Parts: sequence; structure tokens; C-alpha cells
Amino acid sequence: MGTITIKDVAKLCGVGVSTVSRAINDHPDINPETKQMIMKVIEENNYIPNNSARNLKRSDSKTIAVLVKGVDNPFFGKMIRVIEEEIRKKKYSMVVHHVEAQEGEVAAALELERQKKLCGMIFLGGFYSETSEDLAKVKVPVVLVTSAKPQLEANAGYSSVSVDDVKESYRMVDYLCELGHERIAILTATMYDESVGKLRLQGYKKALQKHNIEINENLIKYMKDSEDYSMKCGYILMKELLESKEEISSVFAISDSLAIGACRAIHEAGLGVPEDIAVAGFDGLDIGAYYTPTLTTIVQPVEEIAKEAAKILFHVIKKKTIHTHKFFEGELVVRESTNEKDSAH
Amino acid sequence: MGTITIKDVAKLCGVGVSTVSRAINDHPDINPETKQMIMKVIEENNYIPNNSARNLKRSDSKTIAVLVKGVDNPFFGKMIRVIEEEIRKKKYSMVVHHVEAQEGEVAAALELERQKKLCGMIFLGGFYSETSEDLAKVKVPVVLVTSAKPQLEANAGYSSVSVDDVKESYRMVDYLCELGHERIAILTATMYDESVGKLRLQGYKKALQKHNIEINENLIKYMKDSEDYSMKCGYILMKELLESKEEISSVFAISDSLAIGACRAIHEAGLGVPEDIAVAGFDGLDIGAYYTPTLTTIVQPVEEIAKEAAKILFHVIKKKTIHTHKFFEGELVVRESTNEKDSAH
DNA sequence: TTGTAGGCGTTATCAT
DNA sequence: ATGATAACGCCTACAA
Repeated sequence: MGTITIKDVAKLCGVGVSTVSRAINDHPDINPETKQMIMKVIEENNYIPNNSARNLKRSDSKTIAVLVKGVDNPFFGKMIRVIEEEIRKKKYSMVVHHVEAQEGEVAAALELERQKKLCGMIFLGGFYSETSEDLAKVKVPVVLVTSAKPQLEANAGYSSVSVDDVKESYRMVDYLCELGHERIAILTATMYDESVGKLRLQGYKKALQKHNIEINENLIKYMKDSEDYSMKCGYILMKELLESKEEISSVFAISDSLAIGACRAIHEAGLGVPEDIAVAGFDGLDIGAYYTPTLTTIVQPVEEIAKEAAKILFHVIKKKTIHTHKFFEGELVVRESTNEKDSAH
Repeated sequence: MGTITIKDVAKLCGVGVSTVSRAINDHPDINPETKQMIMKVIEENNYIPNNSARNLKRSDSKTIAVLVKGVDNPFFGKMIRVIEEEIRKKKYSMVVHHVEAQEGEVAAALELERQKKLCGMIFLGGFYSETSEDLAKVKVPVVLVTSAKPQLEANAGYSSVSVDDVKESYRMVDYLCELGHERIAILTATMYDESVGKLRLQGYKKALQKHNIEINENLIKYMKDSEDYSMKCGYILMKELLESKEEISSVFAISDSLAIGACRAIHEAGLGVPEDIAVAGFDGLDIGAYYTPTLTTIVQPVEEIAKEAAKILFHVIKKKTIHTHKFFEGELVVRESTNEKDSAH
């Protein structure tokens, strides 16, 4: 008695398969009583429709893919779970696909799209290296999360949801300046980054300019090509910075992971955070509240962002709307890792 | 020019569909030249077989599901990525499914199994609450990772791969004892846990016994039902412990996340780690090496475990072997969060 | 070695 | 409101 099919159910109910189909798909043209009776039989024999057959028949497969670029960012963990939940609510399926830092995400996307007959995709992180033209090759609706391109064409072939990286970054660096810091270093993405790295660097520069602080290229530490937003990377960059003998009173890391790595490096150099060097992060990872010292950071509203991403995607899929670009406010959370610039200097 | 099908390819090549099918599925009975020519045409028109159609035809769908129980354990993040890679190498698909702490994982598993015609499943974490009989309902091969049942029936209907939780836990607590600690608290899973929580608690008790230290129930802190292996949970449990006024010189948390939460609580109580209270964790998360103080822990060989899990699963699927139970050695990594019991006491 | 045809479980289009 | 029936794209006997 392997698997029970729609035919079996039909037989059991003494009706035609199409009636059963109508019942399980909430079609209008069906007698409520018939439907109820069918659903009961389905329940009793716990029949579950075969997904492959459905997808084969349907044009779309009711599955949406989540592409995650760059390993080891716990920031995405929560995001994925929220997205998964939203997708499940809509009775869609989700497949997640991790793409290595060097891999082209669009290439991976294209393959997935065809193979699985996706009806939509969500990109998490990444989206450096790729151009809008590349992205346009993906035919299904796409929403970019946390990886907006700087220049948002109104009619871009995709949606996006994120915080305003320039603004939030500016907010943080401005805060650091207000504390009296002038020698503010930044730990940022690669030099060629066209995504969050670039934007957050922009915010940094903007804030410095506002405070009439000259931008010192030696205080800008870029990741190497092979690196990612990991603690290890933050550790390495900070160590280099420390060894460079540049005077620094604070450092802004564009992710909490980087910030924590930086703290470790500072610590190992026999210095204290924030007494000797203040450290600020970005993202709002849980660990920031438990680290010693607790981490000043920009908290991104992860849950809201994820939900909005799903919402927009479904809207676009159902053609209820065209592509949208939505920004959420981040929140500057001040904790122990930053303090006023020591006046005893 | 929507999607190109196997028929189109056949037409393009001037051959029958079965020949094309044979080509893409590496069947033996085909002329190498024909095959090469077909593959070329496929490449040029980048034809990609429709997965749903394949799965419908095949009995199994070549997809394996990963069930992750309990949110927010970064420990599983890496695991999933490694598993994903292994699965992809075999040209299978992976779907991950998070199940809430209260949800029954077997129920979720059953639904998935039918709906997606899985050919195998990997359970990550969890597996408390569920009995072997429940698990037996899942017809496809299952491998339990990091969640072995205490009593392993030789012919259990599943495989498992993990560290020997009793032994590793024993190793850690034994080490703590060797350092001179006698008042050793443990932060563990719920009281009803039948999985890693139970096992690690066993190891703890065993080590204490070896050192003739009486077991003090007040030093055993169980999670509440609603809690999970999170930093927050560790923080809460530790705080309760501190408030209980029990004298403690060290605490063993059965996960690094819990340990970090505990450190925070200790810190906020104005005490120092390890001077006042030594802290040890379990898992070997990256953060352990960057936290202040760095965390003494049992490092689990995540990558090996994940690879082995995939390997075993594929073996069982292909009927090359029956279910296996494999254990890996953990590694006791001593760092700053533990030290010798202060003799000045 | 290769081609033809039937069927996998659904959904959708027709009639009824 | 309901029931046949034809696709959906692929794999696989079976036949050639």
C-alpha cells in the first residue's frame, strides 16, 4: 500500500478526480458538502498530493529560492528562518542555496531557476561583482535583501529591502565624532565592493566631512578578495592596523563579526576597549549584547526586513505591484564598547 | 522560446528522446559519439531537465531533507553548509526545514517525506520528545546528527553520527576537577531531555563521582521547557544560580552559547571569569576564540561530522550498508575561561 | 545502438 | 456541480 494518489481518493469517495482536485485546491465550483466529505476521506487516509506532479502541471512550482552569499554570517541565520516561515505560511516551498564568495550568484541563480521552475528568488547578501544587466537575465521576480545597489533605478528589474546603509553608517560615525573621536578607522569590504561595503564607506566619509575631519586612507582597511565578514577577518585587519602604528582612537567595523574580531586583536595587543580604542559594529547580532565589552552597533530590524522581503516578493509574483525598494530604519544602540574620547589624552 | 524540453533537444539532434535521456543520465547503452553530440547541443541551447518531471517519473526524488530543531544555534549553520555541499556533489537536492522547539520533528518529517518524495533525511539537533517508535514511522533512511539516543539499538531504524557526549562531557568536567574545582555547576537542557542534554549530564555526574565529589542538585540548572541553547538562556540560568547563593567555583555549560550567556551574567554580577568562576562550554563555536575571555570548550569536528553524515546517508540509500552509528572524537581546547582553582581561597 | 509509446500524479478544459 | 480526458516533461520497457 505504497502511496495513495488522487485517483484512490476519488474512488474512495465515489467521485471523479477533478472533483477531488477542486476540493484540495479550494476551487469555487464545488458543492460544499461534497468538498467536506472529500476532505474527510483525505484526512482519514492522510493523502498528501505529490508535489512533483503538481509542479509539472503548474507553470510555476510554488517554490522560491533563497540565495545566500558569503559563508558564516549569523546575521542571515535568523533572516532565513523568518523567510522560511513566511513562505511556508503561503504554502510555498523554499530552497536555500549557499554561494561561495567567489562564485557568481547570478550564474547559480539561473541554473536554479530553470531546474526548479522557481517562481521567485531572494538574494541575501552579496551582489557585489554582478551588474544589473546580469541580474536582468533572471526572469523570475527577485528581491535583494541587504545588498542594494547604490543607484536604484526606479524600474529596476528587482525589488530590494534593507536599511539605508549610507545613512546608518553615517549615523554611527557621526556619533563617534560627537564623542570626540577624530582618528576613526573603518574596517570595510573589499576595495571593489559595489554593495553594502561601498555604501557604508560612503556614510563614513560623509560623517567625517561633516565634522571637518580629513579622510586618511591609512585608516581605511579593506578586506582582501578572499575574505568575508568573519571575526577572523576583523581580527586580521585590526592587527594590521595596530601594526601600522597609525594613531587611532576608535574603529568602525561594518559588521558585528568584524567588530568582534577587532576587539580581540585590540585586546591581544594589550589595549582596552573602549579605554584605548572604541569599537563600533553594524548589524545587531545577539552576541553584541553578550560580548565583553557589550558592543555599540546599528541594529537592523531583521525580522521586519525578512517579512517585508517575502511580502514584496509575493506581491510581485502575483503581479499586484511592480518592483519596490523599501528601506527600514536601523537603530543606534550604544553599549560599552564606545565611550567619550578620553580627555586625559 | 520559453523553456526547451527534451523533445526539442531530440529534434535538434535528429534523434529520439530516449537517446537524449540516455545521454543526460549516463546510461551505458549509447554511442559515445552520439552522446557527445547531444551533450554539445544541450550545452549550446542550455537545456536543463525539468526536475519535477524527473521526480514524478522516478520513485525517489533525489532530494534529501535536513531538519533543524531549535532555532539559533550557529553550530548548525556550518553543518548545514557542509551537508549542502556534499549533497550537491552527488547531484541531489537539499531542502532544509526548521522545526520549532515544541514542534514534533517526526510529524514534520512525515509530512515532508510524502509531499516531497524524499529519499533520505538528516536530523540536526533535537530528537528529545520523540521515541524510536515514532522515528520508525519515517520510511526513508534517516541519520541523526548530534542527537543520538542514549541506547543505540544495533538495528535501529536509523544511523547516527556525533561525538560521544558522555565521554566528552566527562572529559571536560574531569579536567575541571583536576584543576581543583569541586563546586562545579552545570547548565543543561530540560529535565526531560533524552538526548544530548541527558548524555552530557551523565558525563558530568560520572566525572564528579570519579573525583568523589557529591552531586549537588542545586548546582544542576535545567532549562525551562520553552528555552533553547541560546546565550539568553545561559544568561538567565546563570543569573538564577548566582542568586541562589550556592557557592560555585566553576560552571560547565553544555553549549558554547549557554557558556557565553553565563559569562555575561557573571560579569554583570561584578565577578570575573575565570578568577571568581571558571566557565567551560561545549561545541567549539568560532566565537569561543574571540570572546573575552576566550572560551575553554570541547571542539566538535563539525566538518567531519557533516561529511560523514552525508556519506552514511548515501550509503544507506544505495543499500550499500545498513544503519551505522559513528562517533567522532571531540577535542578539549583549553583557553582563558578556566584556570586552576584559586589557592588563595 | 536507437526509436516508439505508455504512464508517473496533477490540473485544467471541456462536455455533461 | 461534476466527470472524462488531455496535457505537463521525463524515463523506461519494449521493439526494431
